[in-house]
Amino acid sequence: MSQKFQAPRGTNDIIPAPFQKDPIFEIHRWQFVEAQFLLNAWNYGYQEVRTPMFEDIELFIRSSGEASEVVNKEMYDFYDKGERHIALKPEGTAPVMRAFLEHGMGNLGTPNRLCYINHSFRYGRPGKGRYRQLHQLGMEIVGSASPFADAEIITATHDFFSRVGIDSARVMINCIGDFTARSKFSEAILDHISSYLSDQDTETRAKLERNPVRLLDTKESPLRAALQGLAPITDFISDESKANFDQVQAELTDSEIPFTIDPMIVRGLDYYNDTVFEFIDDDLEGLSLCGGGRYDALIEQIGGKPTPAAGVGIGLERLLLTLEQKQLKLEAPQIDSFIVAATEGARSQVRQLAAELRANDISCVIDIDDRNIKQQFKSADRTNAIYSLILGDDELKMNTVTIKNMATQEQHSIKQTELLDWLASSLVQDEDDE
RNA sequence: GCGAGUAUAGCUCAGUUGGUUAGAGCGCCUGACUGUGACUCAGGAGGUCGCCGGUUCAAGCCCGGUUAUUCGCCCCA
Repeated sequence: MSQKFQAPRGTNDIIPAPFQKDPIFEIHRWQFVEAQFLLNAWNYGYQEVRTPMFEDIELFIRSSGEASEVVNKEMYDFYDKGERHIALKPEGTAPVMRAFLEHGMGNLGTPNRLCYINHSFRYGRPGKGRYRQLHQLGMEIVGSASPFADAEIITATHDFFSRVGIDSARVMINCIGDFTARSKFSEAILDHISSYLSDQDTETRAKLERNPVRLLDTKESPLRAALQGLAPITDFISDESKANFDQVQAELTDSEIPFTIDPMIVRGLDYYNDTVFEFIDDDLEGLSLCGGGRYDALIEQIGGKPTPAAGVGIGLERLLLTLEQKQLKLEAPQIDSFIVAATEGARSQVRQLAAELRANDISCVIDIDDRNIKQQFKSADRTNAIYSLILGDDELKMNTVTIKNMATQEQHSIKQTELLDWLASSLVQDEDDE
């Protein structure tokens, strides 16, 4: 392979199925999942927002927290020609909240329900389910402190997953309380693992001490062992947080969403408080499908008045990876027809018929390279057309068109005037069969 | 950012202890078939062996570097 250029490290081309060897990056899968996401979000009243691909880096430092790994070392940043310090967005929530403030969205009544589909960028080492350019589907509910908001986000996420065929994802929830609770908890953690810490070099120790809560979901077994017997964070949270958490659970139970309380769930971004959650699936080993929770302090941190909010970010690549692991069939859509010019004299009628079909939303492809009939059928096959429509001298004489079902090879002729009706009803039938 | 593996035709991969013109299957093109694709048969095209350098009479194979990719760690979507 002497090709000079390739997609940058950790990025992927999302292209039609026949060309893509990794099914996860077949375009029709993305189109399907995104369409289902928007439909589902719409059912809950969430409106799409599209924010720029880059922002002032300060937005992310303020919102995600300087200590967070994402800001600390995974930001894709640069200075533009105007000396502005820019970051490609590492996550979707902060930009949406920035837009929320910039356009005064809270001033026409709350809560606001917003959703997005976007690129995110993280300068990490790429691997399975980890990319430098990744895609997230997100929903945010802004302006409500109600535990019903938390439950709604989780329920909507659950509905979306079952819509695309994932019923096995487990909902893991936790309550991490407010800032005060977390700092008390942090002290308790450091205290609990003090003997483990004293065995570490200064660099590691500094890293651990910077954000002890993050240690909880570590996979390092000595550290895991050291954490054994630690009192759960729920011992440190306020009565109010506790009551809210109970309410969230009650609502999920009412909505028949099975969930598990996992006291080890923390989140990578510092802006969360109280309810946090993840969806995990056994087919996606070690990686979470999505993560979210409540972030009451975020909007204030980026310069707005205190506004409670909750949301979710879903990893699109991971979702598709899960679908692939489950071997869920997701066929590429087929072109309705390919019109074959059986004789040279039929070429102009073929173009006319094509125009007529397209005007009626029946997709069709025709030969534009003077290929012979054999090659045209080959093209029809490659186009993945459902029907070949054949026009030649015989058909023109009789005002008919010959229809060939490419899958069954069945072939018959009908009057040209009946073609549209015939196609309309046959194509609908095909859709129903799926 | 750290550790390990991989890189040969469009795709999936063979390639012996270094030895002359680097192979297979699938795909692609042409014909058998002058109004029929996916099946069958016959023929054909396609590779500076990821890139750069080194060792050697000789490198796809050995050594160093580099880039990409996979897996694990860190972290997260």
